[in-house]
Amino acid sequence: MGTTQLESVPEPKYWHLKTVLSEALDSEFSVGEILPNERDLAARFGVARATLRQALEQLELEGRLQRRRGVGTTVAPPRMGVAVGTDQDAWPGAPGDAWQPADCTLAVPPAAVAAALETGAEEPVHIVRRSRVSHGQPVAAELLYVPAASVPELTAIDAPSGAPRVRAVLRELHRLELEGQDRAVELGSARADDAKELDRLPGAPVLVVTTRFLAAGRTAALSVATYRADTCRLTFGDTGGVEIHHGPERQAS
Amino acid sequence: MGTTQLESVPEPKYWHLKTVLSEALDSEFSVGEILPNERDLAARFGVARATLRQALEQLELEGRLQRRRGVGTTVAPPRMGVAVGTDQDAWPGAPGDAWQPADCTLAVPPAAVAAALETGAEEPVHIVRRSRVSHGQPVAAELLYVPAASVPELTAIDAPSGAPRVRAVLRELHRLELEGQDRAVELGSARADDAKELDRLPGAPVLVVTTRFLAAGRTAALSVATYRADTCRLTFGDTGGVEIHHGPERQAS
DNA sequence: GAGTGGTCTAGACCACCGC
DNA sequence: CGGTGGTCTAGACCACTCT
Repeated sequence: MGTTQLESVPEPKYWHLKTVLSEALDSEFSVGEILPNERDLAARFGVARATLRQALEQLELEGRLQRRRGVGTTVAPPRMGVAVGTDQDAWPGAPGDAWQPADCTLAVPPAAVAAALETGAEEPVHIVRRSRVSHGQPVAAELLYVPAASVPELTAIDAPSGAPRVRAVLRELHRLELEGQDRAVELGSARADDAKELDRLPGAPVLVVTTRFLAAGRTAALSVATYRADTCRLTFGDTGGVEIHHGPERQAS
Repeated sequence: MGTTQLESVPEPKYWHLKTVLSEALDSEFSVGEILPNERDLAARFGVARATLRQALEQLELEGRLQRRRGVGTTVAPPRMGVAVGTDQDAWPGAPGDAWQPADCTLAVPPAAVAAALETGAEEPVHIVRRSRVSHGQPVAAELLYVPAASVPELTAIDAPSGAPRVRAVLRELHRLELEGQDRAVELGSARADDAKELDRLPGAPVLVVTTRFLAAGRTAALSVATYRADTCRLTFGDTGGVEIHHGPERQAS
């Protein structure tokens, strides 16, 4: 990665810098390799550290880099494909899904969620927390809102707490027959609790997948799942999802 | 989910600022209203402009604000739902889809695209440009790669150029019977040309939807569509997509 | 303790928009 | 032209991780 001239600016410095770095990543670095630190890089390119950081932020957003405080900046592997809306991620509680139960509480949901569930604004619902791991890394955190009406057999004292209680709720929920589902994907930023679970800093970019499960003519449950946008490529549909990446990426020894 | 709590660890200023601003947007501003300029806002909150901007950037990423150089910062309307993978966005060229033809060239695609298409690395393909408009705003720009093998009847001199040529390619393509499709969604940043088409600055966050169309046992076409991440919520599935937003948003007169 | 990325400051100039 | 957001600088200190 030789020192390069950035001259006579038709385009912003950080943009040009990003291009130069991107090409250097393809040709001179291996996956997992550690880059020089930000102060050195900035000096090498003759820019202020803030400008260099702007370029690094973009590359991290695109999944090319991974930065960790106290450690350094490393070359990220290609994004992993994560299946959404297939066997691994269908009617919650189905056997063989990719989600791990965390805990479950009974509380009043945010107003917008209550509206989507068609429950009363002050009516408490079961709030299930689950997490999803893929290739040994946490990729998503989920809040699953289940109205009491969807699990009528469940009494408050039925299950203790934590994972067993999650399983009890899902077991009851799964007695309903799934009739259909709506799904939406949008960009968001990680709340503090999700960030912690995803091993990222608060505000990190996430893909928010909102799914409404329909059964018995009603909204039986609502899932709000936040996926790490830097490491995940969400795949839909029949067979597995397309993989498009940039250039020759090598593996670190 | 109220988090008004004493902190054992200090919260970054920009994060706190974002929360304050977010609440102010819900309670004191209407959609379309113009915020005070960045210098005034920074002074009002007693922070440097760069810090204030960090908070605004997050809010823009979440679709709460819209900023335009030379104009100002305005309160954004709720994200619009954009259907993906339904009648409006299925087999390209199907009647009644939501895409408008732009132009078409014959060129060698990027190596990664050639690999997905299973064509030779140096083999030129038809590259169709289309754009998608919703609610009067441009929401997506697409590059559709069509191998020559998928449109065998098309000769080079068949159609002149521009939109008519796009239609000719799609008409030929549509003679194949669609057998299935793979789809993937990931976060990206807008390239210079896409940014221009989407009326954003280069590097703006986008949702990249990659779709592989399967017909005759092959990959008949590959679509790479970049959607504005700030204004769009991609909806999938049966009926229309869930709408979850933050709080009481009012309409500007 | 040394070294990393994360936050923050107080300035400056530039590119764009509307009047 | 004046006002807006966008870029850039050269510092400083903090939070974290590793050794």
